[in-house]
Amino acid sequence: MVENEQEGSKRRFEERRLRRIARRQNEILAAAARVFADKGYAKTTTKEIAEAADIAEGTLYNYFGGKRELLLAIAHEGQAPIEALLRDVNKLQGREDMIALVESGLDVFMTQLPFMRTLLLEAWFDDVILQDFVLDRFERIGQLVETFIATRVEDGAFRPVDPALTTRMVLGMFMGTILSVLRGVAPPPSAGERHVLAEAVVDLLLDGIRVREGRGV
Amino acid sequence: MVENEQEGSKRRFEERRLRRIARRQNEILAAAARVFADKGYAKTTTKEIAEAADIAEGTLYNYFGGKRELLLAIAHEGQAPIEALLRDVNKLQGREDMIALVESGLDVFMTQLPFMRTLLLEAWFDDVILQDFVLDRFERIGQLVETFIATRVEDGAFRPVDPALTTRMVLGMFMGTILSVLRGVAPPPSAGERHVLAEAVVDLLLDGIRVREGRGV
Amino acid sequence: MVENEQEGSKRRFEERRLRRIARRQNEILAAAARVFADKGYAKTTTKEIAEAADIAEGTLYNYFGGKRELLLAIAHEGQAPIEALLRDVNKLQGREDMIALVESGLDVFMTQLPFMRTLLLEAWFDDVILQDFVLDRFERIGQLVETFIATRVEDGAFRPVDPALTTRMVLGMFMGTILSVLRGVAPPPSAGERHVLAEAVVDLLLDGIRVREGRGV
Amino acid sequence: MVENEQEGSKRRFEERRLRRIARRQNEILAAAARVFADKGYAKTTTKEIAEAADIAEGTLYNYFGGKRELLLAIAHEGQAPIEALLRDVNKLQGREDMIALVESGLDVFMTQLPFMRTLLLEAWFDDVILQDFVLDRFERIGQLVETFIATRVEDGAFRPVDPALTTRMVLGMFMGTILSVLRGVAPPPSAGERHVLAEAVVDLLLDGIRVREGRGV
DNA sequence: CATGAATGAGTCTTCATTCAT
DNA sequence: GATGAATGAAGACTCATTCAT
Repeated sequence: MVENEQEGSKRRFEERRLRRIARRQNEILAAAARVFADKGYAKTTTKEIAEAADIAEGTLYNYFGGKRELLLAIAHEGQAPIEALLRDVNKLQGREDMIALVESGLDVFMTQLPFMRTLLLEAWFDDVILQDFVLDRFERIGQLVETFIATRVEDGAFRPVDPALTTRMVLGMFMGTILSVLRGVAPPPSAGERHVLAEAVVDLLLDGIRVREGRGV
Repeated sequence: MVENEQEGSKRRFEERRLRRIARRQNEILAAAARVFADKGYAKTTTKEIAEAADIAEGTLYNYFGGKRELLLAIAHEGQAPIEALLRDVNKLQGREDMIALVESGLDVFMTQLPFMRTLLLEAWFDDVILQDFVLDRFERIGQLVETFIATRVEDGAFRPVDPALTTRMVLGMFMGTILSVLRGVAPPPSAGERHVLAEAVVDLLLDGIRVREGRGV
Repeated sequence: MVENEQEGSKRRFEERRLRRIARRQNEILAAAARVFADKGYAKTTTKEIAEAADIAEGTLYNYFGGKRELLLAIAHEGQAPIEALLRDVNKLQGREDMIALVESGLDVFMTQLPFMRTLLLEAWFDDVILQDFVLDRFERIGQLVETFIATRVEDGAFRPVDPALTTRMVLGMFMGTILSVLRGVAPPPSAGERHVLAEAVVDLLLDGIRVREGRGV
Repeated sequence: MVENEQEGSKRRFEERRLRRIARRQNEILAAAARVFADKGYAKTTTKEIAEAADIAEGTLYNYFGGKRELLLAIAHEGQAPIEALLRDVNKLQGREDMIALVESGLDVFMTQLPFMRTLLLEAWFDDVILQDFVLDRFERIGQLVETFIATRVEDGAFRPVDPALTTRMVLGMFMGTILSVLRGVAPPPSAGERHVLAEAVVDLLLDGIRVREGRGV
């Protein structure tokens, strides 16, 4: 009994300890993501990260192997929501599905802003991050969009556009809607605004902006 | 007379000197832009710049005040072609004009690749560069596009889209077409390819990708 | 009575506590000596010592004041066997005594290998350790050997060598036989091998290696 | 002509520059050897080395890749005189040759004291240095001595000792004569004293200290 | 003017020691 | 007493900038 009780106490203690460690790791990660997003990896010092996380510089190294490992952990962290996104893309069929997908994409970016900023930014310099964390995931999104477009082109539902190029332009449109937010010069859009943005992207993609005779509108 | 001749000689000497200085400055600037574009400002050392420009490290400081001043000079340099571009945008009327504008934009980016990479990249971090060298110019382009769209919307030629948002998406589409080139993972498009890209952007903007046979959707 | 019994119980408890502390101290000391002997004092971390002793890092500080105090304690520990050795040197008379002494010396080094390695090694850097723990003891051995030699020289049993210098050479010969073991590039000699080594040292000391057949040279 | 003169001037300048660099490197190396010899590699800071060489810390890195490279350069430097020594050992025949060899060895150690201290000391910890800089060289000396002894044993000139073990003891004797100098607790012996030491080593090796009947003396 | 060696402030990282639990 | 997370001083090394030649 006493043994069991001691064991149980030990286990509870251990669990609490692990939770504390995980919590602290996440705090540090979030702080680092904020600073990286602000100044870029190279210009960020470990001192600044420590200050942002309100810990001593040395404490960083109890939780992460170093500055670069921190970056990789952030890149890793930024992937989970993208993965979640990918699971929904299969059922891409009509305009509503497309809007929903774009809206989900915007949600991901907005809720994970510093992580996404850091991820995309450092992918610009760092080939490892570009390959392992960005291309691997974003290309899967691109692939889905591309397949979707190609299929509809064959159906005759879409004009005979180049699917790969069009995909790049769609992703560009998407980025265009949130670039200033990512850059930090505009406030994040509300949920309602995100829906409007998503509709604008999809409608521009589907119909362009020109009024054509046959339709009148 | 003798005085004059001496004066003339002195002046010619001085002119040659100034030309030599200007030439050398441009060499250094081009070298610096290449290296910055490759590795980013923060990760680039003055040693690397000096090597790329084939001069001694100390010589840099005879032509520029320091590393940051080099960056600002590059940002400044990247503006001239954009200015040239802006002078043509007035006559933006139909599809052909738009294609020509996009194509000119692509030309600028391709011929000034390192400068543009550096400019856009550091604008991402540096508020001074963002404001003075990017927003000031790009927003003028954006403004022109926006005005153009707003006018056509009033004409009834375009659907009643949000001009500002649409402009951001158009710029995004534009960036989407050349992002992988800017990132250095794709080769620059040839002149012919640039024309195709420009057509694709404009057509997507005007008509979207959906086939409409008189019956609307 | 009850008081006494309580007192006795308290005393027994206290004794057990002290024994436990002493035991733990020795465990830690042995662990530290192993690590110091391996990597040297400066390159050894308290974390490594704690791991070698299978305790937490903080626990070290319940038993020792710090890393340096650990080193001094090891140096102190390494002295007891040398002291024991010294008690036997009085009766140094003939070849057999000398062999026994050398053999005892080898035994001490082999059984206390990590302590000896650490002691000698750090004495090389640390003047305090050199003076208090090495010179004080080794010089007493040296003194005994020196006196022995000087006496025999006076007797006419030994050639008129310089006793001090010869002593240093004898100690050098001794070290020469076990240097590679101390360095860790050779396995420790067995008891039998130690006897052979001791004989070799003493015979070399007494007779050299040259064969002399009555005719000198 | 002018070309030639300019060329010549350039070459002379270049030569002077190279000499200046070489001189500075040697100064730094000597300073580093002094500090390493004093405190050991691990306890020495680059700041201390810089101070000992009377330069700024950063200047070190203009001449050497880092702290460890400094150590390796010292180890390398310590080899040339040993190599020189090895060239003389071939002609090892009688007592005089042996004395000369030992004396040369002492000379090497004394003139290169800090280098030798550092070399031997760090070989104690560092397997690379032990192998590449100490064993490689010292073992060649040992080999020569061992072969010499083995040959003489076969001749019947020496007693049937174990050549390898005896060699280790001889090297130990040699070290014993200079250990306190290496350790820095005794002043270096004069040339005359070195000769006496060498004689003592060789005589002890050859004849030991015991007076034997057959000889008288 | 060109050069490149010298500089030292600043960076990342380690580790002995402390202390709350 | 035991633990191990937190600390921050100190170390190796980098690099923008200066300046004597």
